[in-house]
Amino acid sequence: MSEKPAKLPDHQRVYRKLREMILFGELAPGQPVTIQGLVQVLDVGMTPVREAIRRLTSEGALIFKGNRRVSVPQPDMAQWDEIAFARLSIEPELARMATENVGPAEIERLVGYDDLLNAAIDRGDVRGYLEHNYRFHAYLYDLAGTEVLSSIANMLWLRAGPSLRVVLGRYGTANLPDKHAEALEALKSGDADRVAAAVRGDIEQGIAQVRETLLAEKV
Amino acid sequence: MSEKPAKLPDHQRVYRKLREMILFGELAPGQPVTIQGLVQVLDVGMTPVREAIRRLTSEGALIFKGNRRVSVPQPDMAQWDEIAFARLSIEPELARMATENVGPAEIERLVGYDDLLNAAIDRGDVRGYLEHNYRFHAYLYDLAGTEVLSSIANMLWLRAGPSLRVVLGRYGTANLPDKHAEALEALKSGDADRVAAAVRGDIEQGIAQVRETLLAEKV
DNA sequence: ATGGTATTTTTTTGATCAAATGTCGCAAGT
DNA sequence: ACTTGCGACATTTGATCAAAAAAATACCAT
Repeated sequence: MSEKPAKLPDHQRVYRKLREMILFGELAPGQPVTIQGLVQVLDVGMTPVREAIRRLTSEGALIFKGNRRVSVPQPDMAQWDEIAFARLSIEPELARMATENVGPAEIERLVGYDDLLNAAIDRGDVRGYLEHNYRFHAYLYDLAGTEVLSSIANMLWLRAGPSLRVVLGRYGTANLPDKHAEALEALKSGDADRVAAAVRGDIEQGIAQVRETLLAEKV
Repeated sequence: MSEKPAKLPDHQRVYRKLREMILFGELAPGQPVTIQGLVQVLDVGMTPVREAIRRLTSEGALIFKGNRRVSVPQPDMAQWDEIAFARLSIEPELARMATENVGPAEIERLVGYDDLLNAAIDRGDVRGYLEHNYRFHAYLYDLAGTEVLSSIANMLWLRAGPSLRVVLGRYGTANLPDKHAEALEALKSGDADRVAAAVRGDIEQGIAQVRETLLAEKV
Protein backbone atom coordinates (compact mmCIF):
# COMPACT_ATOMS: atom_id res chain seq x y z
CA MET A 1 0.00 0.00 0.00
CA SER A 2 2.98 2.26 -0.36
CA GLU A 3 2.88 2.99 -4.07
CA LYS A 4 0.16 3.33 -6.63
CA PRO A 5 1.94 3.60 -9.93
CA ALA A 6 -0.88 2.51 -12.17
CA LYS A 7 -3.64 4.32 -10.34
CA LEU A 8 -3.40 7.72 -11.93
CA PRO A 9 -5.00 8.48 -15.30
CA ASP A 10 -3.03 8.71 -18.51
CA HIS A 11 -3.28 12.42 -18.93
CA GLN A 12 -1.59 12.95 -15.59
CA ARG A 13 1.15 10.50 -16.37
CA VAL A 14 1.79 12.19 -19.67
CA TYR A 15 1.70 15.59 -18.02
CA ARG A 16 4.30 14.64 -15.45
CA LYS A 17 6.47 12.92 -17.97
CA LEU A 18 6.45 15.87 -20.34
CA ARG A 19 6.95 18.23 -17.46
CA GLU A 20 10.06 16.47 -16.34
CA MET A 21 11.36 16.29 -19.86
CA ILE A 22 11.14 20.06 -20.00
CA LEU A 23 12.39 20.64 -16.49
CA PHE A 24 15.46 18.49 -16.84
CA GLY A 25 16.48 19.47 -20.30
CA GLU A 26 15.42 16.49 -22.37
CA LEU A 27 13.55 18.83 -24.65
CA ALA A 28 15.74 21.56 -26.04
CA PRO A 29 14.37 25.07 -26.46
CA GLY A 30 13.11 25.63 -29.96
CA GLN A 31 12.71 21.94 -30.65
CA PRO A 32 9.20 21.37 -32.00
CA VAL A 33 6.80 19.23 -30.02
CA THR A 34 4.04 17.50 -31.97
CA ILE A 35 1.05 15.71 -30.59
CA GLN A 36 1.40 12.73 -32.81
CA GLY A 37 5.06 12.42 -32.08
CA LEU A 38 4.34 12.13 -28.38
CA VAL A 39 1.53 9.69 -29.08
CA GLN A 40 4.02 7.30 -30.60
CA VAL A 41 6.77 7.86 -28.06
CA LEU A 42 4.57 7.53 -25.00
CA ASP A 43 2.23 4.94 -26.45
CA VAL A 44 -1.07 6.54 -25.47
CA GLY A 45 -3.99 8.04 -27.31
CA MET A 46 -3.92 11.61 -28.44
CA THR A 47 -6.50 12.91 -26.02
CA PRO A 48 -4.27 12.62 -22.95
CA VAL A 49 -1.37 14.11 -24.88
CA ARG A 50 -3.51 17.00 -25.97
CA GLU A 51 -4.54 17.79 -22.45
CA ALA A 52 -1.01 17.60 -21.13
CA ILE A 53 0.25 19.97 -23.81
CA ARG A 54 -2.61 22.35 -23.15
CA ARG A 55 -1.78 22.42 -19.49
CA LEU A 56 1.89 23.00 -20.01
CA THR A 57 1.09 25.71 -22.51
CA SER A 58 -1.06 27.56 -20.03
CA GLU A 59 1.78 27.34 -17.53
CA GLY A 60 4.21 28.89 -19.97
CA ALA A 61 6.31 25.76 -20.24
CA LEU A 62 5.41 25.48 -23.90
CA ILE A 63 4.47 28.16 -26.39
CA PHE A 64 2.72 28.31 -29.71
CA LYS A 65 5.51 28.65 -32.19
CA GLY A 66 4.22 30.84 -34.98
CA ASN A 67 1.72 28.62 -36.65
CA ARG A 68 0.27 25.81 -34.63
CA ARG A 69 3.35 24.08 -33.57
CA VAL A 70 4.46 24.21 -29.97
CA SER A 71 7.92 24.11 -28.53
CA VAL A 72 9.93 24.86 -25.43
CA PRO A 73 10.47 28.62 -25.22
CA GLN A 74 13.83 30.28 -24.91
CA PRO A 75 13.45 33.44 -22.81
CA ASP A 76 15.26 36.53 -23.95
CA MET A 77 16.88 38.93 -21.52
CA ALA A 78 13.72 40.90 -20.80
CA GLN A 79 11.73 37.78 -20.04
CA TRP A 80 14.50 36.38 -17.97
CA ASP A 81 14.47 39.50 -15.84
CA GLU A 82 10.76 39.02 -15.31
CA ILE A 83 11.30 35.46 -14.19
CA ALA A 84 14.08 36.63 -11.91
CA PHE A 85 11.96 39.33 -10.34
CA ALA A 86 9.07 36.98 -9.70
CA ARG A 87 11.24 34.25 -8.27
CA LEU A 88 13.00 36.63 -5.92
CA SER A 89 9.64 37.95 -4.81
CA ILE A 90 8.14 34.57 -4.06
CA GLU A 91 10.69 31.93 -3.23
CA PRO A 92 12.52 33.44 -0.25
CA GLU A 93 9.16 34.00 1.40
CA LEU A 94 8.26 30.41 0.67
CA ALA A 95 11.49 29.26 2.26
CA ARG A 96 10.77 31.38 5.30
CA MET A 97 7.32 29.86 5.71
CA ALA A 98 8.70 26.36 5.30
CA THR A 99 11.13 26.76 8.18
CA GLU A 100 8.66 26.17 10.96
CA ASN A 101 7.44 22.96 9.38
CA VAL A 102 10.87 21.40 9.12
CA GLY A 103 11.83 18.68 11.59
CA PRO A 104 14.68 16.17 11.66
CA ALA A 105 13.02 13.87 9.16
CA GLU A 106 12.59 16.65 6.67
CA ILE A 107 16.14 17.84 7.16
CA GLU A 108 17.35 14.37 6.46
CA ARG A 109 15.47 14.17 3.23
CA LEU A 110 16.77 17.55 2.12
CA VAL A 111 20.31 16.46 2.94
CA GLY A 112 19.69 13.40 0.83
CA TYR A 113 18.78 15.52 -2.17
CA ASP A 114 21.79 17.71 -1.59
CA ASP A 115 24.11 14.71 -1.49
CA LEU A 116 22.73 13.44 -4.77
CA LEU A 117 23.17 16.90 -6.19
CA ASN A 118 26.80 17.09 -5.18
CA ALA A 119 27.43 13.66 -6.55
CA ALA A 120 25.95 14.77 -9.84
CA ILE A 121 28.22 17.80 -9.90
CA ASP A 122 31.31 15.67 -9.30
CA ARG A 123 30.19 13.32 -12.01
CA GLY A 124 29.58 16.16 -14.43
CA ASP A 125 26.01 14.94 -14.75
CA VAL A 126 23.97 17.88 -15.97
CA ARG A 127 20.63 16.17 -15.94
CA GLY A 128 21.24 14.87 -12.44
CA TYR A 129 22.18 18.31 -11.24
CA LEU A 130 19.01 19.85 -12.62
CA GLU A 131 16.85 17.13 -11.20
CA HIS A 132 18.14 17.09 -7.68
CA ASN A 133 18.48 20.81 -7.46
CA TYR A 134 14.82 21.01 -8.42
CA ARG A 135 13.77 18.32 -5.98
CA PHE A 136 15.55 20.10 -3.16
CA HIS A 137 13.72 23.33 -3.75
CA ALA A 138 10.39 21.75 -4.64
CA TYR A 139 10.35 19.73 -1.47
CA LEU A 140 11.29 22.74 0.61
CA TYR A 141 8.46 24.73 -0.91
CA ASP A 142 6.04 21.89 -0.36
CA LEU A 143 6.89 22.10 3.30
CA ALA A 144 5.63 25.64 3.38
CA GLY A 145 2.19 24.12 3.11
CA THR A 146 1.04 26.82 0.74
CA GLU A 147 -1.09 26.10 -2.27
CA VAL A 148 -0.99 29.31 -4.23
CA LEU A 149 2.60 30.36 -3.76
CA SER A 150 3.94 26.88 -4.38
CA SER A 151 2.12 26.64 -7.66
CA ILE A 152 3.58 29.94 -8.76
CA ALA A 153 7.07 28.84 -7.79
CA ASN A 154 6.66 25.62 -9.72
CA MET A 155 5.43 27.48 -12.73
CA LEU A 156 8.43 29.76 -12.63
CA TRP A 157 10.77 26.83 -12.32
CA LEU A 158 9.23 25.40 -15.44
CA ARG A 159 10.18 28.55 -17.27
CA ALA A 160 13.64 28.75 -15.78
CA GLY A 161 14.63 25.12 -16.29
CA PRO A 162 15.42 25.16 -19.98
CA SER A 163 17.64 28.20 -19.61
CA LEU A 164 19.64 26.62 -16.84
CA ARG A 165 20.09 23.65 -19.05
CA VAL A 166 21.59 25.79 -21.77
CA VAL A 167 24.07 27.33 -19.36
CA LEU A 168 25.17 24.01 -17.98
CA GLY A 169 25.43 22.49 -21.40
CA ARG A 170 27.84 25.24 -22.23
CA TYR A 171 30.03 25.44 -19.16
CA GLY A 172 29.47 22.06 -17.53
CA THR A 173 28.92 21.46 -13.86
CA ALA A 174 32.28 22.84 -12.79
CA ASN A 175 32.38 25.81 -10.40
CA LEU A 176 28.77 25.39 -9.37
CA PRO A 177 28.69 26.73 -5.83
CA ASP A 178 26.57 24.95 -3.28
CA LYS A 179 24.43 27.39 -1.40
CA HIS A 180 22.28 24.62 -0.06
CA ALA A 181 24.63 23.92 2.81
CA GLU A 182 23.95 27.31 4.29
CA ALA A 183 20.23 26.88 3.91
CA LEU A 184 20.39 23.53 5.63
CA GLU A 185 22.35 24.96 8.55
CA ALA A 186 19.82 27.74 8.94
CA LEU A 187 16.96 25.25 8.79
CA LYS A 188 18.49 23.20 11.58
CA SER A 189 18.65 26.25 13.81
CA GLY A 190 15.16 27.32 12.80
CA ASP A 191 16.29 30.76 11.75
CA ALA A 192 13.68 31.65 9.14
CA ASP A 193 15.32 34.89 8.06
CA ARG A 194 18.60 33.18 7.43
CA VAL A 195 16.88 30.43 5.46
CA ALA A 196 15.20 33.01 3.31
CA ALA A 197 18.49 34.81 2.76
CA ALA A 198 20.28 31.60 1.81
CA VAL A 199 17.62 30.66 -0.70
CA ARG A 200 17.69 34.15 -2.11
CA GLY A 201 21.44 33.87 -2.52
CA ASP A 202 21.09 30.54 -4.24
CA ILE A 203 18.56 31.87 -6.69
CA GLU A 204 20.51 35.03 -7.41
CA GLN A 205 23.48 32.87 -8.19
CA GLY A 206 21.66 30.91 -10.85
CA ILE A 207 20.01 33.98 -12.28
CA ALA A 208 23.32 35.74 -12.68
CA GLN A 209 24.84 32.81 -14.52
CA VAL A 210 22.04 32.65 -17.03
CA ARG A 211 22.20 36.38 -17.41
CA GLU A 212 25.86 36.27 -18.32
CA THR A 213 25.22 33.59 -20.85
CA LEU A 214 22.43 35.57 -22.44
CA LEU A 215 24.68 38.62 -22.67
CA ALA A 216 27.49 36.61 -24.20
CA GLU A 217 25.24 35.08 -26.82
CA LYS A 218 23.55 38.29 -27.80
CA VAL A 219 26.71 39.71 -29.30
CA MET B 1 -12.21 40.34 -44.07
CA SER B 2 -12.74 42.51 -41.04
CA GLU B 3 -14.33 39.97 -38.75
CA LYS B 4 -13.01 36.75 -37.34
CA PRO B 5 -15.61 35.57 -34.89
CA ALA B 6 -15.56 31.94 -35.87
CA LYS B 7 -11.86 31.76 -36.62
CA LEU B 8 -10.59 30.62 -33.27
CA PRO B 9 -10.86 26.96 -32.31
CA ASP B 10 -13.55 25.68 -30.01
CA HIS B 11 -11.31 24.89 -27.10
CA GLN B 12 -10.21 28.49 -26.91
CA ARG B 13 -13.75 29.78 -27.09
CA VAL B 14 -14.78 27.45 -24.33
CA TYR B 15 -11.75 28.40 -22.27
CA ARG B 16 -12.50 32.10 -22.51
CA LYS B 17 -16.15 31.61 -21.82
CA LEU B 18 -15.54 29.49 -18.77
CA ARG B 19 -12.85 31.83 -17.60
CA GLU B 20 -15.19 34.79 -17.68
CA MET B 21 -17.89 32.86 -15.97
CA ILE B 22 -15.49 32.27 -13.09
CA LEU B 23 -14.02 35.76 -13.09
CA PHE B 24 -17.33 37.53 -13.05
CA GLY B 25 -19.14 35.38 -10.59
CA GLU B 26 -21.45 33.37 -12.81
CA LEU B 27 -20.15 30.22 -11.21
CA ALA B 28 -20.48 30.20 -7.46
CA PRO B 29 -17.70 28.69 -5.33
CA GLY B 30 -18.45 25.10 -4.46
CA GLN B 31 -20.87 24.70 -7.31
CA PRO B 32 -19.89 21.56 -9.20
CA VAL B 33 -18.82 21.85 -12.82
CA THR B 34 -19.40 18.81 -14.99
CA ILE B 35 -17.97 18.21 -18.42
CA GLN B 36 -21.18 16.93 -19.86
CA GLY B 37 -23.14 19.79 -18.44
CA LEU B 38 -20.92 22.23 -20.28
CA VAL B 39 -21.12 20.15 -23.41
CA GLN B 40 -24.85 20.66 -23.50
CA VAL B 41 -24.82 24.31 -22.49
CA LEU B 42 -22.10 25.36 -24.91
CA ASP B 43 -23.04 22.95 -27.66
CA VAL B 44 -19.60 21.56 -28.44
CA GLY B 45 -17.94 18.19 -28.15
CA MET B 46 -16.39 17.07 -24.93
CA THR B 47 -12.78 17.28 -26.02
CA PRO B 48 -12.67 21.08 -26.16
CA VAL B 49 -14.49 21.26 -22.84
CA ARG B 50 -12.02 18.84 -21.33
CA GLU B 51 -9.09 20.92 -22.42
CA ALA B 52 -10.57 24.13 -21.12
CA ILE B 53 -11.23 22.57 -17.75
CA ARG B 54 -7.76 21.12 -17.64
CA ARG B 55 -6.26 24.50 -18.34
CA LEU B 56 -8.31 26.30 -15.75
CA THR B 57 -7.47 23.60 -13.25
CA SER B 58 -3.77 24.07 -13.76
CA GLU B 59 -4.26 27.78 -13.23
CA GLY B 60 -5.98 27.21 -9.93
CA ALA B 61 -9.30 28.56 -11.16
CA LEU B 62 -10.87 25.17 -10.65
CA ILE B 63 -9.99 22.37 -8.26
CA PHE B 64 -10.59 18.68 -8.06
CA LYS B 65 -13.41 18.25 -5.63
CA GLY B 66 -13.04 14.92 -3.89
CA ASN B 67 -12.88 12.29 -6.56
CA ARG B 68 -13.05 13.56 -10.07
CA ARG B 69 -15.47 16.38 -9.93
CA VAL B 70 -14.26 19.93 -10.23
CA SER B 71 -15.64 23.18 -8.88
CA VAL B 72 -14.71 26.77 -8.21
CA PRO B 73 -12.60 26.93 -5.06
CA GLN B 74 -13.38 29.09 -2.07
CA PRO B 75 -10.10 30.22 -0.50
CA ASP B 76 -9.86 30.17 3.27
CA MET B 77 -8.02 32.85 5.20
CA ALA B 78 -4.58 31.27 4.83
CA GLN B 79 -4.95 30.93 1.08
CA TRP B 80 -6.32 34.39 0.78
CA ASP B 81 -3.26 35.75 2.50
CA GLU B 82 -1.12 33.93 -0.02
CA ILE B 83 -3.02 35.46 -2.87
CA ALA B 84 -2.71 38.86 -1.23
CA PHE B 85 1.02 38.52 -0.76
CA ALA B 86 1.59 37.46 -4.34
CA ARG B 87 -0.60 40.17 -5.80
CA LEU B 88 1.09 42.87 -3.77
CA SER B 89 4.46 41.55 -4.88
CA ILE B 90 3.64 41.52 -8.56
CA GLU B 91 0.96 43.99 -9.54
CA PRO B 92 2.43 47.30 -8.36
CA GLU B 93 5.59 46.47 -10.24
CA LEU B 94 3.52 45.67 -13.29
CA ALA B 95 1.78 49.02 -13.01
CA ARG B 96 5.13 50.74 -12.72
CA MET B 97 6.40 49.08 -15.86
CA ALA B 98 3.25 49.94 -17.73
CA THR B 99 3.60 53.64 -17.08
CA GLU B 100 6.16 54.35 -19.75
CA ASN B 101 4.06 52.65 -22.41
CA VAL B 102 0.98 54.71 -21.71
CA GLY B 103 0.05 57.47 -24.15
CA PRO B 104 -3.10 59.54 -24.62
CA ALA B 105 -4.89 56.77 -26.49
CA GLU B 106 -4.25 54.28 -23.73
CA ILE B 107 -5.33 56.76 -21.06
CA GLU B 108 -8.55 57.29 -22.91
CA ARG B 109 -9.29 53.61 -23.01
CA LEU B 110 -8.56 53.24 -19.31
CA VAL B 111 -10.85 56.18 -18.56
CA GLY B 112 -13.51 54.43 -20.58
CA TYR B 113 -13.27 51.31 -18.45
CA ASP B 114 -13.36 53.44 -15.32
CA ASP B 115 -16.50 55.23 -16.46
CA LEU B 116 -18.22 51.93 -17.11
CA LEU B 117 -17.10 50.79 -13.71
CA ASN B 118 -18.54 53.81 -11.96
CA ALA B 119 -21.77 53.44 -13.86
CA ALA B 120 -21.97 49.85 -12.71
CA ILE B 121 -21.45 50.92 -9.11
CA ASP B 122 -24.24 53.49 -9.32
CA ARG B 123 -26.49 50.90 -10.85
CA GLY B 124 -25.68 48.37 -8.17
CA ASP B 125 -24.51 46.05 -10.92
CA VAL B 126 -22.17 43.56 -9.29
CA ARG B 127 -21.27 41.68 -12.40
CA GLY B 128 -20.56 44.91 -14.27
CA TYR B 129 -18.34 46.10 -11.47
CA LEU B 130 -16.30 42.91 -11.49
CA GLU B 131 -15.97 42.93 -15.24
CA HIS B 132 -14.87 46.50 -15.75
CA ASN B 133 -12.64 46.52 -12.73
CA TYR B 134 -10.91 43.49 -14.21
CA ARG B 135 -10.66 45.01 -17.66
CA PHE B 136 -9.09 48.14 -16.25
CA HIS B 137 -6.35 46.23 -14.50
CA ALA B 138 -5.89 43.64 -17.21
CA TYR B 139 -5.41 46.27 -19.85
CA LEU B 140 -3.00 48.19 -17.67
CA TYR B 141 -0.94 45.09 -17.12
CA ASP B 142 -0.98 44.29 -20.80
CA LEU B 143 0.60 47.65 -21.39
CA ALA B 144 3.57 46.60 -19.31
CA GLY B 145 4.46 44.40 -22.24
CA THR B 146 5.53 41.58 -19.97
CA GLU B 147 4.73 38.00 -20.68
CA VAL B 148 5.61 36.23 -17.48
CA LEU B 149 4.42 38.73 -14.90
CA SER B 150 1.16 39.38 -16.71
CA SER B 151 0.33 35.71 -16.79
CA ILE B 152 0.95 35.46 -13.07
CA ALA B 153 -1.24 38.47 -12.40
CA ASN B 154 -4.02 37.01 -14.51
CA MET B 155 -3.75 33.72 -12.72
CA LEU B 156 -4.03 35.46 -9.38
CA TRP B 157 -7.03 37.40 -10.52
CA LEU B 158 -8.68 34.14 -11.44
CA ARG B 159 -8.25 33.00 -7.87
CA ALA B 160 -9.36 36.28 -6.36
CA GLY B 161 -12.44 36.85 -8.50
CA PRO B 162 -14.84 34.42 -6.86
CA SER B 163 -14.06 35.80 -3.40
CA LEU B 164 -14.71 39.35 -4.50
CA ARG B 165 -17.98 38.20 -5.85
CA VAL B 166 -18.97 36.79 -2.49
CA VAL B 167 -18.18 40.06 -0.75
CA LEU B 168 -20.14 42.12 -3.20
CA GLY B 169 -23.06 39.77 -3.15
CA ARG B 170 -23.20 40.36 0.58
CA TYR B 171 -22.70 44.07 0.87
CA GLY B 172 -23.61 45.32 -2.59
CA THR B 173 -21.70 47.91 -4.56
CA ALA B 174 -22.25 50.70 -2.06
CA ASN B 175 -19.20 52.34 -0.45
CA LEU B 176 -16.80 50.97 -3.02
CA PRO B 177 -14.05 53.57 -3.19
CA ASP B 178 -12.57 54.42 -6.55
CA LYS B 179 -8.81 54.30 -6.39
CA HIS B 180 -8.58 54.29 -10.15
CA ALA B 181 -8.86 58.05 -10.39
CA GLU B 182 -5.59 58.48 -8.57
CA ALA B 183 -3.89 55.92 -10.77
CA LEU B 184 -5.13 57.68 -13.87
CA GLU B 185 -3.83 61.02 -12.66
CA ALA B 186 -0.44 59.52 -11.95
CA LEU B 187 -0.40 57.87 -15.36
CA LYS B 188 -1.05 61.18 -17.07
CA SER B 189 1.91 62.75 -15.32
CA GLY B 190 4.06 59.71 -16.01
CA ASP B 191 4.96 59.25 -12.37
CA ALA B 192 5.64 55.53 -12.21
CA ASP B 193 6.09 55.40 -8.46
CA ARG B 194 2.79 57.07 -7.85
CA VAL B 195 1.06 54.74 -10.28
CA ALA B 196 2.47 51.77 -8.44
CA ALA B 197 1.39 53.22 -5.11
CA ALA B 198 -2.13 53.87 -6.37
CA VAL B 199 -2.50 50.35 -7.70
CA ARG B 200 -1.15 48.98 -4.45
CA GLY B 201 -3.72 50.98 -2.56
CA ASP B 202 -6.49 49.74 -4.80
CA ILE B 203 -5.48 46.13 -4.30
CA GLU B 204 -5.06 46.50 -0.55
CA GLN B 205 -8.54 47.90 -0.40
CA GLY B 206 -10.09 44.87 -2.03
CA ILE B 207 -7.99 42.46 -0.05
CA ALA B 208 -9.04 44.03 3.24
CA GLN B 209 -12.71 43.79 2.35
CA VAL B 210 -12.50 40.11 1.55
CA ARG B 211 -10.49 39.57 4.70
CA GLU B 212 -13.19 41.13 6.84
CA THR B 213 -15.81 38.99 5.23
CA LEU B 214 -13.82 35.84 5.83
CA LEU B 215 -13.37 36.78 9.48
CA ALA B 216 -17.05 37.51 9.90
CA GLU B 217 -18.07 34.21 8.37
CA LYS B 218 -15.64 32.09 10.33
CA VAL B 219 -17.58 32.58 13.57
C1' DA C 1 -43.82 -2.61 12.86
C1' DT C 2 -40.56 1.08 12.26
C1' DG C 3 -36.34 3.42 11.63
C1' DG C 4 -32.09 3.18 9.99
C1' DT C 5 -28.43 0.93 7.51
C1' DA C 6 -26.40 -2.10 4.17
C1' DT C 7 -26.50 -3.76 -0.45
C1' DT C 8 -27.63 -4.05 -5.06
C1' DT C 9 -29.15 -1.91 -9.27
C1' DT C 10 -29.47 1.95 -12.25
C1' DT C 11 -27.82 5.99 -14.16
C1' DT C 12 -24.69 9.58 -14.71
C1' DT C 13 -20.17 11.05 -15.75
C1' DG C 14 -15.33 10.73 -16.82
C1' DA C 15 -11.43 8.69 -19.67
C1' DT C 16 -9.75 7.09 -23.72
C1' DC C 17 -9.50 5.99 -28.46
C1' DA C 18 -10.02 5.80 -33.58
C1' DA C 19 -11.70 7.93 -37.54
C1' DA C 20 -13.42 11.96 -40.25
C1' DT C 21 -12.57 16.70 -41.41
C1' DG C 22 -10.21 20.74 -42.40
C1' DT C 23 -6.13 23.64 -42.52
C1' DC C 24 -1.56 24.95 -43.04
C1' DG C 25 3.19 24.47 -44.48
C1' DC C 26 6.33 23.00 -47.78
C1' DA C 27 8.27 21.79 -51.98
C1' DA C 28 7.99 20.93 -56.87
C1' DG C 29 7.09 22.91 -61.04
C1' DT C 30 6.07 26.76 -64.04
C1' DA D 1 9.17 34.75 -57.67
C1' DC D 2 4.49 32.79 -57.76
C1' DT D 3 1.22 29.17 -57.85
C1' DT D 4 -0.43 24.62 -56.90
C1' DG D 5 -0.74 20.15 -55.20
C1' DC D 6 0.71 16.88 -51.66
C1' DG D 7 1.32 15.50 -47.13
C1' DA D 8 1.53 16.15 -42.30
C1' DC D 9 -0.72 17.80 -38.59
C1' DA D 10 -4.33 19.78 -35.45
C1' DT D 11 -9.05 19.69 -34.32
C1' DT D 12 -13.29 17.75 -33.42
C1' DT D 13 -16.76 14.28 -33.01
C1' DG D 14 -18.98 10.08 -31.58
C1' DA D 15 -18.47 5.68 -29.67
C1' DT D 16 -16.89 2.60 -26.11
C1' DC D 17 -15.42 1.33 -21.60
C1' DA D 18 -14.85 2.01 -16.70
C1' DA D 19 -15.83 4.10 -12.46
C1' DA D 20 -18.45 6.46 -9.26
C1' DA D 21 -22.71 8.63 -7.55
C1' DA D 22 -27.57 8.21 -6.84
C1' DA D 23 -31.56 5.61 -6.26
C1' DA D 24 -34.01 1.75 -5.02
C1' DT D 25 -34.47 -2.28 -2.53
C1' DA D 26 -33.73 -5.50 1.08
C1' DC D 27 -32.22 -6.47 5.65
C1' DC D 28 -31.51 -6.10 10.57
C1' DA D 29 -32.01 -4.34 15.27
C1' DT D 30 -34.83 -2.38 18.45
